[in-house]
Amino acid sequence: MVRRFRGEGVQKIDAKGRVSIPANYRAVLRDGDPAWSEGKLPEFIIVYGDHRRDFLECFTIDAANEVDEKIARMPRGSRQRRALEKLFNGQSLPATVDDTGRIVLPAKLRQKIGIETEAYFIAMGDTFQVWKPETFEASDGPVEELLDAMPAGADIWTLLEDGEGE
Amino acid sequence: MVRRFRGEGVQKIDAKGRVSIPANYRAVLRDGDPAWSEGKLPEFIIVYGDHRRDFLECFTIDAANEVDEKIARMPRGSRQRRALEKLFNGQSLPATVDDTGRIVLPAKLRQKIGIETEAYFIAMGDTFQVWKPETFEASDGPVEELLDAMPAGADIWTLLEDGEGE
DNA sequence: TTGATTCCCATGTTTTCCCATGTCATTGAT
DNA sequence: ATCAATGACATGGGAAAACATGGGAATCAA
Repeated sequence: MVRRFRGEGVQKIDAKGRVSIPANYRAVLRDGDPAWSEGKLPEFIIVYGDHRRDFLECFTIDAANEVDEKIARMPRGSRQRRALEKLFNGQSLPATVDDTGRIVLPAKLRQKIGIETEAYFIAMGDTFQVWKPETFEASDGPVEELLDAMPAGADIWTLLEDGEGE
Repeated sequence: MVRRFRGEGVQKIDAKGRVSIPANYRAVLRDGDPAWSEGKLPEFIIVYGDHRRDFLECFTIDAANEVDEKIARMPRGSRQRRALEKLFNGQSLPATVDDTGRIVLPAKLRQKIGIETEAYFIAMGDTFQVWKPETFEASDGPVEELLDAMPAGADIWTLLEDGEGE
């Protein structure tokens, strides 16, 4: 059972918004789509979110269902639940991997994250993200901060033992 | 089995009250209508409610049946049950998706939610809502506040784990 | 009759589908 | 070891199908 995305890479986007999915993500997408079978095209979910997000987050169908279930367990009408429903149900789209391994990023999404000719993919466990390459480089995210804060020469794997996070 | 609506978008309303349903909702509406078959037009339920509601909530036939069953299990004559019956059975009406993917929003409903030339659609799991675009933006306050209040760089998914909400 | 509602047709655009080509790494034969 | 055949992969382009939207004729209801 393949389960997690691995790796990163840059792919070109053509005039129609088509992008090749990194080849080794494809098996994960297929396995994560309970409706998939030989001959069918695997589907998955792209969450694009509001103006605060400058990347796309992609979920296998299975992963998306898990999120839906968690949301369903939250108190109906709470702000948290509404925020997540809006994000996850509203600000998301289904997508299909075509027979050549590509997907189409609708113009709306490309504009939103400012992507034009290239897309940067990075695996994040059971999801992967799509960035405009420049944006990704510029985003000095939580990871960098954490690493910078570690004692020089420290081994990053120590994080594994520390467990829960702050 | 297609089941959940996804995505959002603005569609134009013409002088006759016709609006295109977002294309990717249509398969969900079809699948959710047990009476539908090739060549037929899918139906669904629009709940408009009383003056307090400023949007329309749309249910597939299947989803509407589930709600009806839940109501039927409530104590006959209880205030809760009567309130729900009034809303769900009284203040609602059936609608049909025509062969070009549009529905007609009767003048009465358009007036009720103040809609004129554009309709904002947003998916909410197994239902979707229709808003006057301006109204939706204005109503969005609570969610925005919540998001704004989160620590910079925080991941919205942490809400999923936090659970209960206030 | 008159305004509203339904049905049918029309059109410009966007998206999807199908086919094609070039590259690169692997395999196997010489 | 060298070179050609093989096959996966990245990428492009044209044609066909789907979509969003508008308008008129036919039908209904009062």
